[in-house]
Amino acid sequence: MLELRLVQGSLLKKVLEAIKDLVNDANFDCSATGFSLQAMDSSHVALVSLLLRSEGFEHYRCDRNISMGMNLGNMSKMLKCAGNDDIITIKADDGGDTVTFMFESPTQDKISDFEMKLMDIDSEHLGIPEAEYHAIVRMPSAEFARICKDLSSIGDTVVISVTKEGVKFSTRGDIGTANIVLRQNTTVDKPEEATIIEMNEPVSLTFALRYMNSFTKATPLSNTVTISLSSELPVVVEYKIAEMGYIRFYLAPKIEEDEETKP
Amino acid sequence: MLELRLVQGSLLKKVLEAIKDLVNDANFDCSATGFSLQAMDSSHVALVSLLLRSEGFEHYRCDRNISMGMNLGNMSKMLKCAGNDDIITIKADDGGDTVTFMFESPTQDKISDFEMKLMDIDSEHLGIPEAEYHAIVRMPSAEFARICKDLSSIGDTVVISVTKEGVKFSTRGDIGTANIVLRQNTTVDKPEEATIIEMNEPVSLTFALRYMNSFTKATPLSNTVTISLSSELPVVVEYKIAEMGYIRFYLAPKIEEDEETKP
DNA sequence: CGACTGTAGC
DNA sequence: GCTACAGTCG
Repeated sequence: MLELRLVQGSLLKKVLEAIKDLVNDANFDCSATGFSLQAMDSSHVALVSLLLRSEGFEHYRCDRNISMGMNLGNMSKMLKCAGNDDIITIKADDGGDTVTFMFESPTQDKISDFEMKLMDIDSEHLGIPEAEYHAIVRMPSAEFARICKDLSSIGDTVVISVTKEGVKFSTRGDIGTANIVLRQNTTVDKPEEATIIEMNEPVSLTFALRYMNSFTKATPLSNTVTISLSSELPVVVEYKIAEMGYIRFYLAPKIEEDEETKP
Repeated sequence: MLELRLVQGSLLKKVLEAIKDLVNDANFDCSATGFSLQAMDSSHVALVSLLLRSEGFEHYRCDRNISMGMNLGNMSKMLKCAGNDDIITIKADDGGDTVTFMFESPTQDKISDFEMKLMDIDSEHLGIPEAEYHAIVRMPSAEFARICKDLSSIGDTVVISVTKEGVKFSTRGDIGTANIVLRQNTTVDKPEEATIIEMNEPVSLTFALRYMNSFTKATPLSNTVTISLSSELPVVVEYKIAEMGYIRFYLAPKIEEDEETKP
C-alpha cells in the first residue's frame, strides 16, 4: 500500500513537464527515502535523475519498496487535469497494476481521481559515482535557459568554458559565431540572481544544445541552476526542488573534432 | 574601423523587426552623419529609408564611409539574442568581411558578441527628391496600424482621401465595403493622441494594404506616424525614432481602375 | 489563477 | 499550416 500526499501539487506537474519530452517511459521508485526516478532519454544519450524526499510530503506511506512503470506522456496528461493549487495524492496497492492520482481543490469542493495502468519497463539502474568537478557554476536558471535558446538560433552545439574570469558559452553556425560571457557576480540584491563560479581547474567542454534546451524545461522548478563540469565526465545540470530534492540531468560531452586534423 | 555604441539597444531590435519582413538583404551605410539604409522591398515595389544620426549614439566612430551588406534575417536573429535593456555596439574593421554585434547587459555581468559575415549587395541608391505634398496627416501610430489591419479583413487596397473634414480610409471587397473617417482633433490630453491634418489640396489615392500592413511593423518605434500624400507621388509613411532619426516607407499609388468605364 | 488571444517558430 | 509560448484579460 502506497499513499503519498503532496500539498504543493504544482511541483509534480512541473516535474513532468520537465522530463516528459526527454523520456517516454520510466519506473518511479518508491521507498522509505522518497519518490525517485532514474532514466535514460529515448535516444540513450542523456540521463535524468529525480528525487522527491519523503519529508517533503505531507503524508508519506510506503509499506514496501515498489517500482512503478509509467508512460510519462499519459501521466502528464492526467496531471494537467490538476489545478495548480490542488493537493495531489499518489496511491497504489501492493501488487496492483494501476496507480491512482487524486486531486483535491484547495477548497475541497472538487475531488478528482485518475487511474492509470502501470507498465513493465526494463531499467538498468546505474549507480552514478560521486565525482570531483573541475568547475561548478551556479546561476539564475532563467538566464541559463535564455542563453541556451539564444545560442541554438546560431548553432547546434555549445562550448562551455570556465576560467577564473567567468563562464563563457560559445557556438558557431552558418550565419556566424556567438560568445556569451558571464562574470562571477555575488553582489546582487537577491541571492538567486547571483552567478557563482567555483573553479579548481579551467575546463572547456562541448555539448549538444538540443539536450541543453530540453533540460531547461525544468526552469520553473527553481530560480537557480547548478552546472558541474569535469573533462571527460558528463556535465550535471541540477535544479533543486525546494524542501524536497532535485532533478538532475547528465549529458556526455562531445569529443571535439579539430577540423584541421581530420583524416 | 567602425564602432557605434547605442545605449538604447532596443531601438535597433525594433528597427530590424520593422524591416526584415520587407527586405531580405540590404547595405547599411555608415558615415560621419550616421548609420543609414535605403532599400527596395524584395518585390521591388516599396522603398525603405532608415536614418540613425550619429548624435543619437553614445559613442560614434566611423573612420571612413563604409557600406556593409547584411542579410536582415540573420541580423535579426542575432539581435534577438540581445536583451531589451542591453547596450548594443556595432563593430567592423575597415576592409573586413564581418560585422560584430556586442551586447552588454545593464549590470555588465553578461557580455555577448555575435559575429556575422557581410555580403556583397548591388544597390542603386536612389536620390529621393524633396517634394511638396498635397496633404500631410499626423496620427497615433497604433490607430493607423489598427485601421490597416481592420480594412485588410475586408479588402486588398485602401483609398486614403483627405479633405478639409478629415481623412478617410476606404476599402471594398467581396463581403462588402468599409469606410473609416478620422476628423482633425487636436484637443486631446496628450499631443501624441492628436490627429492633425495639413491640407493644401484635397487628395485621394489607392494603395495595397499588404504593404501598409508591413509598414505598421514599425509602430513600436513611435507613438505617432506621418502620412504624406500627393497625386501621382509615392506616399511616405514616416515613423520618427526619438533623438535619432526616422524610418520612412515609400509606396507608389495604384492607378484607379474604374470598373464602369473599363473597355 | 485560469482562459483567451495573438504571435513566433517548426 | 499547425503547434507552442507569451502576454493580456477577466
